[in-house]
Amino acid sequence: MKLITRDTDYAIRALGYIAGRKEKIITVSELVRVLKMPRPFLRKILQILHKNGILNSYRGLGGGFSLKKTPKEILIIDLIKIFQGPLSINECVFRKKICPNRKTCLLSKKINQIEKSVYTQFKGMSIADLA
Amino acid sequence: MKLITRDTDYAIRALGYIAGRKEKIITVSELVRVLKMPRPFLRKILQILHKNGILNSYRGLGGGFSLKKTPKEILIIDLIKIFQGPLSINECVFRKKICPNRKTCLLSKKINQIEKSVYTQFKGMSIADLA
DNA sequence: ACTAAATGATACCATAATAGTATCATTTGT
DNA sequence: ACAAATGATACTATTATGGTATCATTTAGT
Repeated sequence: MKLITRDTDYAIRALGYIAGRKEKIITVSELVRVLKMPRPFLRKILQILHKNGILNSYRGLGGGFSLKKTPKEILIIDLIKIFQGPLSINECVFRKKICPNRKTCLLSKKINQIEKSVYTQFKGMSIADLA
Repeated sequence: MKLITRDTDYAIRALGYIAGRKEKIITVSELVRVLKMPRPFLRKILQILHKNGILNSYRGLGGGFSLKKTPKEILIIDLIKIFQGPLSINECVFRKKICPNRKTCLLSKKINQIEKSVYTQFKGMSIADLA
């Protein structure tokens, strides 16, 4: 069971690096050189971050990416949502038609609490916590 | 992101049902009838629970499965471990050779805390909580 | 205008995990 | 002997993960 997948992890580290650089615009080449990530995969990740309003992008020579928000505003939970979808245990536990008995719902209530606690904790973490 | 997979979920519900029945030995047929799970899949799950010391099994006519431990002793965290392996975030965050900078390790420390809290909470839940 | 350096868009691919199915062997009560 | 049960094991289909590959477009500098 893992809470964070590779793409989320790469995103966190790339954003952390960009946040720590004085220069505003960082190229994929620099990120690949420093962070040793596979270039096409990282490019895809950065494009997704751009589409989701986390990064600005600048095309052409001298282009690259810059943060669109302050590091403090970029929450880990948002990155998890972008790359891994919303938090959710197992829908089967919740769908009442399939699982109608009260006893199991008691369980689902508890699991729900755990989910919320994970959510809250990830919400309290941002890219700024890396600096 | 999901914390519990289908097999773990089925296991929890099957064990919950067995725990709630007066009769000690329950057949797969009864579980399939009541819980509406795919028979061969459930059979595989119960066999795994047997191999892992959660269930007794009785072969032949009149056979079936019974709990080997009290409901209180069967922890959700153990079932998660059996079907989903040990809890672990993303090894990449932890492998220091690949990710050597201190900043990211600060993040991993925080994520580690979240992992532990999930672990602790699941540890506090057992099959008895369904009864 | 040309070129090199950058991202945008999109399609493709390989591997592993998930969620099962299928079959035959073995045991056991009647 | 037979039917009802699990044991063992191999197979399969679908989805998620972790990428690769290609071509189009933009832009700075010459």
